[in-house]
Amino acid sequence: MPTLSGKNRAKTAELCHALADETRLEILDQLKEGERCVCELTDALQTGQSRLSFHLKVLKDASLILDRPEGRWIYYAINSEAVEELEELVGSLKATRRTVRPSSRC
Amino acid sequence: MPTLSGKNRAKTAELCHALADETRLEILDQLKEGERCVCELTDALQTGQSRLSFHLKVLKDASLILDRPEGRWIYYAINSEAVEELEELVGSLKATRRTVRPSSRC
DNA sequence: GTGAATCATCAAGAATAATTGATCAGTTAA
DNA sequence: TTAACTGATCAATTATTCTTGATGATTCAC
Repeated sequence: MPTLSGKNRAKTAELCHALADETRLEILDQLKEGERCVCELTDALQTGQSRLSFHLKVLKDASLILDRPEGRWIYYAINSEAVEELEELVGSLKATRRTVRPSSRC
Repeated sequence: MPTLSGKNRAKTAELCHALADETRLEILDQLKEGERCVCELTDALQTGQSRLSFHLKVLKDASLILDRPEGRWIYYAINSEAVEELEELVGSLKATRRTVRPSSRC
């Protein structure tokens, strides 16, 4: 059971921050169907290109998506490994003991 | 396989936002050991009371923690149900198909 | 009651993040 | 080579979040 300290904590915070935005979640929802280039996403989400680019960067910096340049396009895809990593980190937050009284008192 | 649309999207964003902060992750890490009152957390995290209270409120609003007033203390504890819910929501982001080409072109 | 302790809330300021429009770089078609 | 297209990046503005110190409400010991 990994404790959420140090590096894991920073990693979890970064991954969660990337998911803490509805636009980015919508992007990921699109990418669930398969990879997409930016202009496809612009169409799908009905939003401006630079705004989309900003959010893609946040997701990419968190390693939640991967990019694959092809000619004039750049295809983005979900990085399932990162999603699984976050799934585990979140899972590690579940309480280990239920009704233990704390050791130190106020 | 729940799609991350509408209400789920807002819920996921809220839960993730609550976890997108190292202080709040540290709080949860403490609560993993069992419930704690605010002054115990203040000691453990070595930080100001109002700052802690702020972060506890964020976690509580996201329903990630539960509070149990007892006399002059308020004990906080992890809400494992909410953690599990988020775990599932995050899991639902994993790509369903791997190498499908998108239907629409630019 | 009075006073101390616990914790929430408020207001003001500081720090981060998001949006917008513009510009820039690379690629391809004519 | 020029022009159009895709997408990143920048600067400026706006919006949101976080921190801090002060104040308030409630509980308990005296």
